Amino acid sequence: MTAQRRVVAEVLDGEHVHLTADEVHARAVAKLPEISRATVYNTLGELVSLGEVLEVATDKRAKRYDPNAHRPHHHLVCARCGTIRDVHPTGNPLADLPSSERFGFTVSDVEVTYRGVCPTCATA
Amino acid sequence: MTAQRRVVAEVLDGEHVHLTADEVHARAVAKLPEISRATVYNTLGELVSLGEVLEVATDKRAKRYDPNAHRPHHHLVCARCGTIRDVHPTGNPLADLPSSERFGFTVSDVEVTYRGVCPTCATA
DNA sequence: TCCTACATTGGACAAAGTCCAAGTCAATGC
DNA sequence: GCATTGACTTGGACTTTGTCCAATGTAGGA
Repeated sequence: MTAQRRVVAEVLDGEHVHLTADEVHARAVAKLPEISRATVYNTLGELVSLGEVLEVATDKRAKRYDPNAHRPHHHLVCARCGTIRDVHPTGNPLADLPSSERFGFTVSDVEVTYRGVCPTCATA
Repeated sequence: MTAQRRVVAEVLDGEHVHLTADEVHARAVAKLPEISRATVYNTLGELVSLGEVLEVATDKRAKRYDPNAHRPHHHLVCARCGTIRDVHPTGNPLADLPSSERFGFTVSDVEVTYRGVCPTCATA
C-alpha cells in the first residue's frame, strides 16, 4: 500500500459517486500533486480486479468507477446531463432470461441501465 | 439519399450483426472506396436519430450499431471473445423500477446487458 | 547497508470519435 | 444554358480516453 494507492482509494471512498478515470486523477492530484495518470489507471484496474470497485459503462464515453461494489444495484442515467443514480429494482433480471434464450452461454452477470430525464433537466 | 448513405444502410441491413463504426466503415469502403470515416459517422448518427438503428454500449470500447431497432431486445455478451447475441427476456424491467426508486426521473428506456461465457470459449 | 522486486513516472502511442474548412454536386431560378 | 444556393462529402487535424514502456524511485528483507 503506497501513498498513491491510498489516495486513489480515498477519492473513491470519500463520496458515493461515479467518477471517470480522469476525474479520479484530478481529485487524486489535489491530494498528491505528483501522481501520474498511469498510476491512477493501474490502481483502478487493481481495485476492479479485487472486486472493490465496479466499472460501469453508462454513457458511451469514459468508463466510470463505482465504489459501491458490495451491494448489487443498477443505474439510472439522465439522458441530458448525465447524472447517475444508483437504483434497486425489484425482481431479478437474471431469472428473466430463459435457458432457451441463453444459447449455451454461462450467464454470470447482468447490468441494467435505465435512461430518462432527471427533474432538474425536465424543468429547465 | 446519396450513394454514401445508401451504402451505409446496406451494410447495416445486409446481416443482423452488431458492428462498430470502424467495421461499418471498412465494409462501406469495400462497396464505395472513397467514402470517408466522417461520412460514416454522420450517417450512423442520422440513422440513430431517425430511430432506424440503435447504439449499444456492450463493451466499453467502441459503440456498436444494431439495425434491429424495431423489435425491443437486449444483449448477451461473451466476456472473453465479445460475441453478442440478441436476447428476449421475459418480464419488463421498466416495471421493476418502483417510483420510489425513480427519484423524479421520467424513465423512458432500459438497456440490459447479460454477461457470461459463450460455449465456444467455455470449451476452449 | 545493499539488493531486489515492485511501484511510479512521463511520455509516446493507439483507438474512437468530433470538428471544420474546403470541395463537389445537383437542383433551382433567371 | 448558366450562375447561385445549399446540402453532402472529404480529408485531415484535433480531442478524449486509455495503454504501453523504459527509466527511475523506493520499501523492506538478507
